[in-house]
Amino acid sequence: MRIGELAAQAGLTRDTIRFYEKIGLVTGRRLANGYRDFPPEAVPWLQYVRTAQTLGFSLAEIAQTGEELRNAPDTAEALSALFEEKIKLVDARMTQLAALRAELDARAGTGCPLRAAG
Amino acid sequence: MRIGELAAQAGLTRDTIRFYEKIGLVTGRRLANGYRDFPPEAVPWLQYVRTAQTLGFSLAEIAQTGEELRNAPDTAEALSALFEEKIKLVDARMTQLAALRAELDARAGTGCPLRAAG
DNA sequence: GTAAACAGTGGAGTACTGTCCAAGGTCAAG
DNA sequence: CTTGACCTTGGACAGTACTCCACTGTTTAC
Repeated sequence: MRIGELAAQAGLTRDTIRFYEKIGLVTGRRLANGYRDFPPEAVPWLQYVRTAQTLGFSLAEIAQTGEELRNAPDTAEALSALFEEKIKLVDARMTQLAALRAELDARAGTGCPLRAAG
Repeated sequence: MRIGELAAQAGLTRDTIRFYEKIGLVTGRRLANGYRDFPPEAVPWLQYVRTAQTLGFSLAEIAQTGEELRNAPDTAEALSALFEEKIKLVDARMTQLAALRAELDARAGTGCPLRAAG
């Protein structure tokens, strides 16, 4: 798949994908004419990138996950361990969110401002 | 409270607080000598800022919340409505996180990689 | 009265995450 | 064989969120 099609399917611009390639977030081979050629799996990967990114993970962190996935010994256990680790991060973030929500909720009930905000 | 004490209590640097003041994220009056003077409420407010920020809200968004809080008619209902709105945002984010978690969880069980990541 | 610790300003610099542009190469259609 | 859509590179620019610096003024402690 060439860069334009990948961009369309992933909902990104070509420039963004070139930028992602530069920082190692996606990789692809080159055709004889110099054009980039991406595997179809790049589409769900970039969608995952988008999701993880909006949830507060930096591109560097996400790229590292990709790295680890590529380098992991190809056993189910190794991959599972990697995912468990990410799940812990997600759980921690959810806990934080729950705390914020509780704080907001308490104040919504009382009408108490965030102590004269700003 | 002067800037150094606020910085210490909020866990920020003086430069960061000056930057926050510049963008309207905190406000304070000035003493006769030109020093900034912050109210004690600035401490929990900055802690809230930190929390909201790690959850993916930009400083501009957070500053706007502060603005709205200051400008809201001083009724419990107005404040509650504002908090309810924030709670909806938080809930949406938690839903996304749960989806990501489920995806990771499913793959952790099968050992299936994120489709040849990177 | 002097040194240290604190405060002020303005401006430069950094890291991250893109976004845009110019100049040019490739390819398919008419 | 030209036109248009696609691709390449390199580099400039932008917005966010700081961070550091030099230089200067103020307050506190000895």
